[in-house]
Amino acid sequence: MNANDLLPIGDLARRTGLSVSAIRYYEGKGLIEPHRTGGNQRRFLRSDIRRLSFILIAQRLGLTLGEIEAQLISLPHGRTPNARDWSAISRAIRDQLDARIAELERARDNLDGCIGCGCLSLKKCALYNPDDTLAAKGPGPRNVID
Amino acid sequence: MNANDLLPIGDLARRTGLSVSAIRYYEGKGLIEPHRTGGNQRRFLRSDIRRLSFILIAQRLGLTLGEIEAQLISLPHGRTPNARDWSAISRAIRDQLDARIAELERARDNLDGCIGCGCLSLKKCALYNPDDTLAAKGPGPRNVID
DNA sequence: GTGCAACCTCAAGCTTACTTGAGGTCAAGA
DNA sequence: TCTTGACCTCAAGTAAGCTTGAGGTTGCAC
Repeated sequence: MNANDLLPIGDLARRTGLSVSAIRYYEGKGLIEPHRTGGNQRRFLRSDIRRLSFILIAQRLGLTLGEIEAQLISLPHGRTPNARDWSAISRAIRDQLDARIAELERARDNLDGCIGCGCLSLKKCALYNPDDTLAAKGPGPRNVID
Repeated sequence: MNANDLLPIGDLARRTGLSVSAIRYYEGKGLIEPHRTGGNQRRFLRSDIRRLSFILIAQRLGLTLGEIEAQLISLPHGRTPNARDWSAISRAIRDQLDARIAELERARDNLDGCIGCGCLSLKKCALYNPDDTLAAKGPGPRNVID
């Protein structure tokens, strides 16, 4: 718990498997805020390892860095986050995951009636004209989506 | 079925809701191959409307243009694709969708035991060190993923 | 006290999926 | 024939999520 617990960026990179440049990039995005030495080098808390791990996991689940940042601001600012704090974030992400799974299942269930029948009717197709938010995710032509 | 059935790019754009520039971009990617007039203008077959519709739908389902192209090469080259051709592609995509849903469900089921418990152990975490291919999708730091 | 690995910043490059703009041509109606 | 809208190409811009490189500084070990 003393000052020796502060880690330089290379150590943090080795502990998390991230590249040094990725960690610096995350700092630029406001996802993590290291201290600085007198010589301007970054020094991280041990709890930042967990913070970066969370970022990695959330990315695997399909969240963008912006969405992850939105989750991270719910962490306490004065003290080191504990298990209960992380658990609350976990629940929020689980809800997002559930929603995305439900969207994909709806899409799958529409697939056979849409492409499968060969009609591909643009006016009627449930996939092509969905009333849910599937289109908001990922790429695709902007003129059509917006 | 005569030559008058050939459509200029603007008509195709209006029929599909795509922008003209997006259609040209797809041509550059090899997803669609229009004829040309003597004056170098693109002329599309009516069946290309369906082809573009397929591209739009597959994008909504989360496929990249590269993956979509891989599906499209299974269409016949000599004749106009029929309902049976599209149906076969539909099945292939449905399989991919099923796989992605299963991945997300696995991730969700691991979530509480991973972030939820607050341990976020990098060595043991099922989310962080998955043996499936979840990591292959989407962004994330390349050094970790590759 | 010096050497060298590790750190620093800033700018530019990469990928995907497009859009936008400049500068120019085509084609169909009046 | 002339005009005008639709078309053409090519280059550059955009956003996200990083990496790479140049050129320079820090800090720990010997």
